Amino acid sequence: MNALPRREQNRIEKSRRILSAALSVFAETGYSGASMDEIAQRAKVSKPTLYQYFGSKEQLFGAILSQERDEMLDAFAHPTGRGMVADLHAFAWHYADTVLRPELLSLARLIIGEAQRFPEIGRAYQASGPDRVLAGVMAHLETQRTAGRLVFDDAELAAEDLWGLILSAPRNRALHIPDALPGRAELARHVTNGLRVFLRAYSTDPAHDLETLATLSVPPGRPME
Amino acid sequence: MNALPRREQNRIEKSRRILSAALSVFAETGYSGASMDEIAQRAKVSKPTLYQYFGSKEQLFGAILSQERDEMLDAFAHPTGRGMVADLHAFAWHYADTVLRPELLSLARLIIGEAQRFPEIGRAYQASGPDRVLAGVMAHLETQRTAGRLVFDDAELAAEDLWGLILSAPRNRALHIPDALPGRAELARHVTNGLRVFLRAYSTDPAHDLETLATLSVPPGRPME
Amino acid sequence: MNALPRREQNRIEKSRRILSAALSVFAETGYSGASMDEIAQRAKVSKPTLYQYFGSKEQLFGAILSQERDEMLDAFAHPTGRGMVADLHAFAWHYADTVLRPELLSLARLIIGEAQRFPEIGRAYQASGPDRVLAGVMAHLETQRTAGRLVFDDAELAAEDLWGLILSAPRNRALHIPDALPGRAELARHVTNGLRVFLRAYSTDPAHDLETLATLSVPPGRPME
Amino acid sequence: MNALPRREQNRIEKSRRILSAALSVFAETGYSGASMDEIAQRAKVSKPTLYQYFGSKEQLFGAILSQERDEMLDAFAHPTGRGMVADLHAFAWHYADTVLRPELLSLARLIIGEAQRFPEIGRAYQASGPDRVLAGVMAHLETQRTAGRLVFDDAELAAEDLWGLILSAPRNRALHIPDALPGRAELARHVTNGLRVFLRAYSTDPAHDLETLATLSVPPGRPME
DNA sequence: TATGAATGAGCATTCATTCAT
DNA sequence: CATGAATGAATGCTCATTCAT
Repeated sequence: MNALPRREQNRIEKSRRILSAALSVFAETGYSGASMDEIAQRAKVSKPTLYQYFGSKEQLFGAILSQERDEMLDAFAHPTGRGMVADLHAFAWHYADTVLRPELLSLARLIIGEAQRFPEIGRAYQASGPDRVLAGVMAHLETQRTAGRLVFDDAELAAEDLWGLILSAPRNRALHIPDALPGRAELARHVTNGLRVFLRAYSTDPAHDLETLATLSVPPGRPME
Repeated sequence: MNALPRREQNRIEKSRRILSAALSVFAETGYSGASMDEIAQRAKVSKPTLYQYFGSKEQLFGAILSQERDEMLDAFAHPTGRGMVADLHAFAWHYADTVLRPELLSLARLIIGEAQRFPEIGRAYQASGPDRVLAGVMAHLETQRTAGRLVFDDAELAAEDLWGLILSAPRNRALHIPDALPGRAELARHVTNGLRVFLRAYSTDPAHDLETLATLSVPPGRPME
Repeated sequence: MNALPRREQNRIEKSRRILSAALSVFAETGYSGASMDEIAQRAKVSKPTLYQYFGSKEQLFGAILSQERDEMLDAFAHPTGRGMVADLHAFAWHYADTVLRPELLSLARLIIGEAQRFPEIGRAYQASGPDRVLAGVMAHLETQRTAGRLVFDDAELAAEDLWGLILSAPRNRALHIPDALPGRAELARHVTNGLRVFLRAYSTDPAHDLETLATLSVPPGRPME
Repeated sequence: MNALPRREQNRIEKSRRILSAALSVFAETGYSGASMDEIAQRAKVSKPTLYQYFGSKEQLFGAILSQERDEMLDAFAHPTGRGMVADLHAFAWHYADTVLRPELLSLARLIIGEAQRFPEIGRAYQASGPDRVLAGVMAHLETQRTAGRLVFDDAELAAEDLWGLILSAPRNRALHIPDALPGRAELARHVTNGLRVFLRAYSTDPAHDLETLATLSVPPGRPME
C-alpha cells in the first residue's frame, strides 16, 4: 500500500536536503561565494551525488529559485467575505507576513544581487512573483470598483499604490539590514497607515471605511524559525 | 602655474579608473565573483598597482560604496520656491532620475546582495542614503504642515508614503530586471499618479493642488551613458 | 587475502612520494623558498591533492620533521655484548653513518636554518633527537662506570665529550659544505682518534683498551643514494 | 681637514644601515623569506637606493656574509704569555664568547640553512672562519709540542678535539634553540671539563696542568645587546 | 546508485626589480 | 643621487567538476 517505493522516497528526501542546504549557503554568501563543497557537506551528501541530482552549480541555483517561487505563490490570500476593508486588511497582513519571512528576504536579496548576471532569473521571479500577486490584487480592486466601493482609473497603479503604501518602506529596510526585521508593532504602524491613506485616496466612502478599519486588530504573527 | 603636479594628477586619474572598473565588475558578478585580475585589466592598471591604491579586495569594495554614496547624497533636491506642488514635483523627478540611474541601481543591487555577508555595509548605506533623504523629505513636509498646506500625524510615515507611491514599483522592477528601465512616459505615469494620491490623502486643499499638478510638465531626462 | 585495499595502498604511496619530494625541495631552498607547486610537481601529484593530504605548507613541513625524526631515532645502536671498547666502536660508527646521511644532514640544515622562525620545531628536534641519543649514551657509560671500566663525575659531560670528539668536526664541516661528505678513510681517522682520546681520558685501563681498539676494523658503509 | 667629504660619509653610513637591517631580516626569515621591502624599510632607505648600493638580493646576501666574517676573524685570541694552560683557558673563553654571540649564531644558522642553495657561501665561510681558527690553534699546539708540553701525532685532530670538547655541545644546542643561550655557569662547566679532558689526554704533565687549571677563574662575559 | 580521491584552472596577494621624475 | 610608482611573475590556496571504484 506504499504510495512511493523506498528508493523514490529516499531520492525525494535527499533532493529536499540538498535544496535546503543550497538555499542557505547561497543566501549567506551569494552565488559565486557559495561552495559546492559546503552545500554537499550541509546536505550530508557526497559531491558527486549532488552533481547527479542537479547537474551544475548554475542549475542548482535555478532549481532553488523555482522551488521557492512556488512556495511564495502559495501564500496568496483569498477574500474573507467580511467586507472590503476586512479583505484588504487580511491581505495586507498575510502578504506582509509572507514577504518579510527571513527566508524569502534572503531569496529576494539573492535574486536582486544576481540579477545582472542571471537576467532570466530576475525576469522569471518578477513575472511569477510580484507580477502575479499584483494581478490578484488588481482583480480584487476591480471587483470593488464594480461594486462602487472604490474609484480609480488605472487598476494597476492602484494595486501598486496599495503595495507601496503598506510594505515598501519596511521591506526596503529589511533588504538592507538583514538582522533588523520590524517588530509586530512597527509593522502594524505601517500597515494601518498604508491602508488608511489608500482608503482616503480611493474609497467612495472614506469616513465609514476608516472607521471600520479602526475596529480591526493585528493578527498573530507566525513564529520565527 | 599648474595647480597639481603631474604625479598627483596621474594618481587621481588612475584611482578613478580603478573605482569605475571595480564598480562595473562588482556589479556584474557580485563581491565574490569579482576578480581582481578583471578589475585591474579593465582599469588598465597592473595588479600590484591596484593593491597599492586600495590594499585589498574588501577595502576596494568599501571605497566604491562610500564614493557612490557621496554622489547620491549630492543629488538631493532643493526647494524651487514655486509652491508646494511644484516643489514636490521637482523633488519626485529629481529623485527618480537619481535613483534609477543604472550605476546607482547596480550599486543598490550589490549592497542588497551582500547585505548578509557585510552587515555593516548595508547599515551604513541605509543610514547615509535612504535615511538621510527621508529626513530631508520629512523636514520639507513639516514645513508645509506648519504652513497649513498638509495634514498628517506622523511625518515619517508621510514621507515614506510619498516615496512608496512614487518610486517603489518602478524601482523594485528595475532592481529585478536590469535591462528594463522605465521609459520617460512610464515613469511619468508613476510620478504623476503617486503625487496625485499623496495630495488626495494629505493636502488641505486637494482640488486646487491637483489642478496645479496637472499644469506641470515632465522635465527632460538626463542622457543615458 | 590482500591486507590492504588498493585505495589505501595508493594513499600511502602517494603520501610517501609527497613527503620525499617535500624534503628535497625544502632542503634545497628553505621553508620560504620552497614552492608548493614544485613539491606537487616532483611528487607527481596535483596541488589540490597535496593540500588534501597535508593541509598547508606549515603542516607539511611539520610532517616531514616528525617523519625524519622517527627514522633517526630508529637508528640508535644496541650493545654488541663484545666488550666496552667494541660497543663504543660500534656505536660510534653506527651513529656516524646515521648522522652523516645526506637526507639527515639536509634535515638538520633545514631545522637550524628555520630555528629562529619556528622555535618549537628546533626545540622538538633537540628534545627528541640529540637529547634522546645523549640519554642513551649516558646510560651506557654509567653501566661501564659501575662495572669499573670508566671514571667520571658527570655522565652528561662524558657523553657529550664522546660525541664531540668523534663527530663534531666532520659534521660541522658537512653542515657547511653539502657536497663534501667525508670519505670512509677520513671518517675512520676521526672516529678512531675520538675513541682513543676518550679512552685515554676516561678509561680505568687505557693501555689495554687502546690495544683492543687497534684490533677493530672499519665497518662497511651504507651505500649512498 | 675632514678626512672624508660629507658625501662619502653619508654613503658609508647608509651602507652600514642597509647591511645591519639586512642581517637582521635575513636572520629572522631566511634568504627567501626576507623581503627587500622590509630591508629597505628597516634601513630607512628607498628601494632603488638599496639596489644602487647592492645590486640584487643575492649580492646583498653575499655582502653581509663577508662583512660578518671579517668581524669574526677579528675575534681570534693571542697568547697571553702566562703559560700553556692559561693560554688555552684564555683562548677557550674568548672563542666561546665570540662564537655564542647571538648575531654570530644567527649568521651561522643562516649560512647552514642556505648552504645547499649557495654552496660557495658555505665553503667560503668554512675556509675563512672555522678553518682559519683551526689553523691558529694548530700552530699554537705545535709550539707547545715542540716545547715538550703536549704529545700528539696529528695536530689537526688535536685542535679539532679541543674545539669539540669545549664548544660543540653548547653551540649545537644554541643553534637549534635560539632563545636558550647557556648561562655563564653552564658555559664554565663545559669549558673547564673540555680543558680537563684535553689535558688528561694530551699533556705531558697532566697532574700539574690540571692543578694549574683549577686556579683559573671564569672571565667576565661581554654584555648582551 | 553513491562515493573517496583527483585535478585544471583560477583566486587574492606579494615579490624582486625597474622606470620616470 | 634618490625616490614614488609601477609591473611581470610567482606565491599559497580553493573551486567546480569528474573519474575509478
